[in-house]
Amino acid sequence: MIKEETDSCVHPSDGGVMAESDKEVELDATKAKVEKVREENEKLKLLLSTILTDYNSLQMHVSNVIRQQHEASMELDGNDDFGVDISLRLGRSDVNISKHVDEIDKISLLSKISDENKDGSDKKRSALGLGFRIQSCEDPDNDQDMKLDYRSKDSKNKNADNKCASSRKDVKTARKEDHQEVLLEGHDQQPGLKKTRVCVKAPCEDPSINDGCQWRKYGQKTAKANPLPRAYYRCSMSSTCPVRKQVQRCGEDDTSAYMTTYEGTHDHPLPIEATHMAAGTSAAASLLQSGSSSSSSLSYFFPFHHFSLSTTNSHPTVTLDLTRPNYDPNQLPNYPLSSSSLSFSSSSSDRPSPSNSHTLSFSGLRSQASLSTYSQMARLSHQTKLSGQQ
DNA sequence: CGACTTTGACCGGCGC
DNA sequence: GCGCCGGTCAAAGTCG
Repeated sequence: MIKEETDSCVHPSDGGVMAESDKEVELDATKAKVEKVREENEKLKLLLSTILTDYNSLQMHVSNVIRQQHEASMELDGNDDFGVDISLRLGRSDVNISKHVDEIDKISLLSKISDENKDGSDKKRSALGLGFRIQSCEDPDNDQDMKLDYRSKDSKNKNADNKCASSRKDVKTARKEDHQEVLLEGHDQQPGLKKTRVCVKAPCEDPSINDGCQWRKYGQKTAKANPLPRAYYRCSMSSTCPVRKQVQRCGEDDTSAYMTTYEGTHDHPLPIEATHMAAGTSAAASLLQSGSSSSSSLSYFFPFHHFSLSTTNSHPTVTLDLTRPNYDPNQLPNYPLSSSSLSFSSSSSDRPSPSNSHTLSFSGLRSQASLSTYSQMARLSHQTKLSGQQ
């Protein structure tokens, strides 16, 4: 756009007759325009950052509402089909831009409401993690107690580890007991079932999608069922965090999808860019815990993607397939949500991913946004650009 | 030098 | 009881 304007100012036929002062004036004008565009870009960045914050606040709120609805329905008649009302309102498999903008407006309104209880919401946000922590988030005091309780147990086990450091077997036993205590502590864990797992299948070139957390690799194995190696990571944001994830390539070529399996609950505050995935996976885990066959509430957290619920090998598992966008491309003709529009990078080293034709101008947010949030921001940004051109 | 990755060994669960 | 297999550990190596 600016380039065209600049080109239009050049008059080769003049043969360099144009006065030097005129050129300087036009150069200054162009610089001013560039500066103006830059300022607008900054404003857009700020706006998107605010929307992202509001969006995450709403997710916390919705998660709590879903759970409270479920508890209420269980108390009333034991009906297990929870969250139907909410998911009918919030779940979307077909995307319409105008509806989406309306939704964002609602999000802003609701986030203002949630800001009125900011003390509580901050605690809720900081306590959210993968798995079932959301179950304990309703009462901040309880949550606080549980966290303290967990840490005290952990420190006890650390002492036990120190005492028994001479025996590796004893250390392992102590860790196993700790694991079992955590399972028992989670009263919602069904007997006979292992921890809920959340699988995310994502198309990317790097096995570590930027999910907002820091991970440390502690092992790699080649499973018999799949000749491709499976890598094991644990959360390194807290030395006591029990969350682990497995990453395995789905295809032979390097550019194929990766399957990431999350297991466990973070025992520390998460960065804001990690809360969206955490909220979605928490909702998924809650669905599995409830035994509900309705997965429509998940479409709120992952509105553009396929997901499925299953129980394999005693592990209740939610599989989110980011390789299969769940939307009607005809409704979004100018901004396809393909893998090329998503940003993936190593969470440990934050290596930049290769740029592509769909790269947006707010790179600072781009590198931090979680998958679905990013795709929604992309839509908003595109619409903003379109309206700006008109 | 600390943080992280690699990799062979080890352990426990599970099926036969 | 035995062997297979997935998951974890920890020493050694690598990197910034």
